[in-house]
Amino acid sequence: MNPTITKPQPLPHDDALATFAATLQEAIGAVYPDAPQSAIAFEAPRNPQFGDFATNAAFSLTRIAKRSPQDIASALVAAVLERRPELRESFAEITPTAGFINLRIAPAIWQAVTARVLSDGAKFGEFAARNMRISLEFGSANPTGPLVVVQGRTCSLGATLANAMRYCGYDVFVEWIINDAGGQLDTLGRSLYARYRQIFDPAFPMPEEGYPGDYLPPIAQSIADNDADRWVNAPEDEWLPYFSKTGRDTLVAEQRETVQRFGVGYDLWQSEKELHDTGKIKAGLERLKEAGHTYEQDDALFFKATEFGDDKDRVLVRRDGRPTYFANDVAYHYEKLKRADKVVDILGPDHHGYIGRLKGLAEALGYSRSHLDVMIAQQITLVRGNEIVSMSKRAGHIVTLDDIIDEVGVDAARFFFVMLAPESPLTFDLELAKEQSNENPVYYVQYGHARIASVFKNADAGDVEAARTASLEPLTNPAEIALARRLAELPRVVENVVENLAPHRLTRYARDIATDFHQFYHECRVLVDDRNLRFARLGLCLATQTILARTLSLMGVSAPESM
RNA sequence: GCGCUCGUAGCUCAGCUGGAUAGAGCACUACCCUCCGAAGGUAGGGGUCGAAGGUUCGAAUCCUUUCGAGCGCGCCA
Repeated sequence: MNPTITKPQPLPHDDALATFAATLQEAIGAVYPDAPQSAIAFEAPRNPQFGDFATNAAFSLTRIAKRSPQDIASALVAAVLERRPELRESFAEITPTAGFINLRIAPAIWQAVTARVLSDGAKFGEFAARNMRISLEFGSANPTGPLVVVQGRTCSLGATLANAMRYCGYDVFVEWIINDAGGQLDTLGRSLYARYRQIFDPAFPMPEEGYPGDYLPPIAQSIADNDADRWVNAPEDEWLPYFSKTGRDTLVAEQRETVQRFGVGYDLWQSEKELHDTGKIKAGLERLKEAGHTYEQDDALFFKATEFGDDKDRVLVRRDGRPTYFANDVAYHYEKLKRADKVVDILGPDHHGYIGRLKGLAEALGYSRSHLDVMIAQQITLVRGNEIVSMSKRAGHIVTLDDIIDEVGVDAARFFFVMLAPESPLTFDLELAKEQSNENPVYYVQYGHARIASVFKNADAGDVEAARTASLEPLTNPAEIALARRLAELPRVVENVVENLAPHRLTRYARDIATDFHQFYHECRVLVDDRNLRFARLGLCLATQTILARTLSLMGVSAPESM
């Protein structure tokens, strides 16, 4: 994703930083008139002793100022405070250290952010609509079998990303492409037909390269239940279309069920065959032809992919007139590029070599390369403890996404599949995923949420209600401030997830919230006698619960009241 | 051979587009429940960020080279 200029609703600490940045700009202009104007950037220091935010503005002035960064930083801090002494109210510390200017936000500001969480609820931090349409495609599979583990990962990543994009104000359109246009539909039809014939004659052979999985016999059986033996003696040109279509329709329906069960929603299930039937494939090819990016050779139509960085030209239409898989992609991406400001594909590990070709394609179709982003989800190794779970398709014992959900549940599966950076290969430990212990990160996070709910059960109902609007001024303990500060990060974290196509950062954030909460819980008793303090802490708990639940909901993971 | 991705603690991995003493979980060691859920918290040991150069105030991060691992390179989909 390209960084975009839209900002979330500014929060109190954003305002404080903006004021500081503006004042710092003025100070730089006054002290070093020759300095080039450049934006003041803040980052969170790794080490909390340096404060909440730091800017390295002094470093870029060393050349002009001909002084050490530390001297420059000191001079700038003095100048800033002279211009706007009231900044001391927003910042507990403004300290030049080793050339950095370190800032610590005042507790009152964090209290104000927490109050905002309480008033905004689940909508906290959401960006205003930015009138930008994103087409997001993921999961897409051949309609020739059940969804498998890799779709679990692409769907988890994709759905999380879609949620994050919506949070950031994008108009997201989620699509699935059904690969029902190629020769695999014939194979499916023949395999299903063989299963059907086997009902009447167990010795009937499966076709070479057929699909051996145990998901076809039930479909064959239902055909036999409806039609009895009417297809046994039918000619191939009658039974093949019927068995292909029936298999395809049934399997797509099952895939949709699985995806829905997994908590992933789609706006469009696009049939590739339909793109053919409605002339879209042709339109895409025409576009490339008109732009002069094709040529004919050996009676086949080629795309000049080498002109766009690919290592060889690619066939679009075969000698026999049938379009290739890539031609379908040309058409479909042309469609998507036309109707979206941004197109993002999440593909499986076997599509590595494809990414450059697709970007080149976008360019050839008259769009910029950055109009299209491709995210590759690396492969998954299924493991049960120390034992590798075989997923050999050839041997017929495939592990389906439904199997995984049955075994570990939706929450653990969704969390584990997004936990790692997409480009990192994932080892999915089924035993760990269903283990209800401290080794399991899902439970650690959910436990935090349940623990808060438990505090509320022990509190007077009236207190919890009153806490929604109570003064948060009593929150001054470092653990309380650290937690409040963490809650304030949500908008930035989600924005970062979208801009870097990095959904896994959400899981880390969820763990960070849980950690900060557990520390707070250990440090500060919530239900104390002091009424004001009790209300304030209940308010902090409410805010934490809100942010934790929201973060989990972005990932499609539930936030249980008890467990 | 060409291309993509990855090499960070014993293991599994983060590292926010170049920042300060490289982090987390697990495992290991030692602690913490008369009190809101111990599915929790605290402390400790453990690293030449695969290697070598380069860019600059500053590199795990960017560039080049190199070693190692995985994957992809059909008129299959």
